[in-house]
Amino acid sequence: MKKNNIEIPSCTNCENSAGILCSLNIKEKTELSCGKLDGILKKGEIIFKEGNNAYNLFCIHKGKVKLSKLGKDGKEQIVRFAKSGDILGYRSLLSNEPYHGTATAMVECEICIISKEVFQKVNEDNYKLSLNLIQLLSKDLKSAEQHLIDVAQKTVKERIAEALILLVNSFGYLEDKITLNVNLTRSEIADLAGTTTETTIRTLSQLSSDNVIKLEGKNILITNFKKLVQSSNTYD
Amino acid sequence: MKKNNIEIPSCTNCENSAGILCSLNIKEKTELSCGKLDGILKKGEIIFKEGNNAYNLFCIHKGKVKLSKLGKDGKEQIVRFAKSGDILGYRSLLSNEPYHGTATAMVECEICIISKEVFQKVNEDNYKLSLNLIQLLSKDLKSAEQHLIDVAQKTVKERIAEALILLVNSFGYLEDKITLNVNLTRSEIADLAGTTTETTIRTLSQLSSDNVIKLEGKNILITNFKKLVQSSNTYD
DNA sequence: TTAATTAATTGATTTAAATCATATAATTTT
DNA sequence: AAAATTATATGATTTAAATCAATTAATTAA
Repeated sequence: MKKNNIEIPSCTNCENSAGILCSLNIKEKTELSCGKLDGILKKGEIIFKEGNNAYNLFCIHKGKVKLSKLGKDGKEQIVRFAKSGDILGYRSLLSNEPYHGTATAMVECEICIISKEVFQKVNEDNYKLSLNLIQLLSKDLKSAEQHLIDVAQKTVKERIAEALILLVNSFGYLEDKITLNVNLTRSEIADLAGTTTETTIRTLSQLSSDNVIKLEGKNILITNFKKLVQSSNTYD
Repeated sequence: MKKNNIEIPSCTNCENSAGILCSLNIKEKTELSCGKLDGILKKGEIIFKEGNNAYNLFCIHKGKVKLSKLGKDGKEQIVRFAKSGDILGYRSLLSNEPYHGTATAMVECEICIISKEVFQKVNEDNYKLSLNLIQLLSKDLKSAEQHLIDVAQKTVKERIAEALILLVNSFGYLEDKITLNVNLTRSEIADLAGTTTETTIRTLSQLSSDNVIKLEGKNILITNFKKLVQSSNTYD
């Protein structure tokens, strides 16, 4: 990761407010900030790789990240997304395991790097943080299980619709309240929905002719969210 | 759940040794045991149901349990198994959420029921336990993600092979070191592998003619584990 | 012990989606 | 600006697995 001379504030002054580390008090934030490194990554650069030893916690100060795992003959499966305020790598740090997946910057990202030791220390002294981490894991596990069922039981159209909903939930819209605030390639959407690029393209244009979405070059506009939810056959 | 007058010992004298609660000290185990209820369940009985409010932690003193979730039009997806010494329901308790799945006794089970309050108290006072829970969740999340990739990318044969491996890892063999120590119906194996009953039957007999397994009525004998792993196309 | 239910099996048919094959459009790189 | 690379698009074909259909075997209940 390139170490640019960017100006990311200390955790005590971080403008992100929704992240899991934001609940820490000033003393703990100061502790966490101590020795932290900042980095800037270009689109496509890798924060950590599946299987590598885990020495750091990464906190996304600004940006969008995809987490993926490699499957059969190298086919990528996107398992989750992360955005500003989210942390990455904590599972591996707390379980003393290699990173479970590969984290890739989807846009230019500003990342804070916190050492394993500092993170463990703060976590050890703060039951609230442990509980938050348990809840975060619990949430991730829940969606992984849901995703599993979806892939196992739903049609491609339903899964693509669901993938779009996940993107809305993860990254929201542009100012127009209708254009997805993230750009994935067709192939990445396929990797998320567990299908092929060609099928994704066909399915997206089908959703487009059904007036559920609108395709404008790289952008996907969600013109009828309700219909999108219906198309995904989701009931919770 | 029926409350039989069975004789499950206090946590301090529990003969299970591998469970996550076993690392607690005597004081904590006493605390945990305080007010705990014991129950015995017949095969097929439900410990808790997906969506129900979570008031208790369940510890399997003896038995085998499947955790499943409902998918499209009620189709069951088995997400995990639990056996003697394993705990169930902690995720929901710590996140204040309804149970994420349904836990069903696969054989007659002896279960200890610990109240949410007692469990939370013990957890709050014991960083080690929290950390163990984080690691447990982390492990479950890892396998859920792997399972997701498998279902998305592997063939039915590979998935069935993998399902059998999971059964071996979860429940082991009978004394003969070759017969699977658990009996699922073909339809349950299908629910685990994410396929249909018919395809499961066909695939099992295929594995049988390949001399990977042997089918003896309800029993499945793993005659060539190495070949089974190969059939599953797993590489880790 | 027979009847009824549930589970396992096997065959025939259909179908959703993958694969293969090109073509065109859009980025990047030179 | 041209060349090269990468992404998108569409059509034709194949295929793995689901579905449909019917039979047999094994449990469970009456």
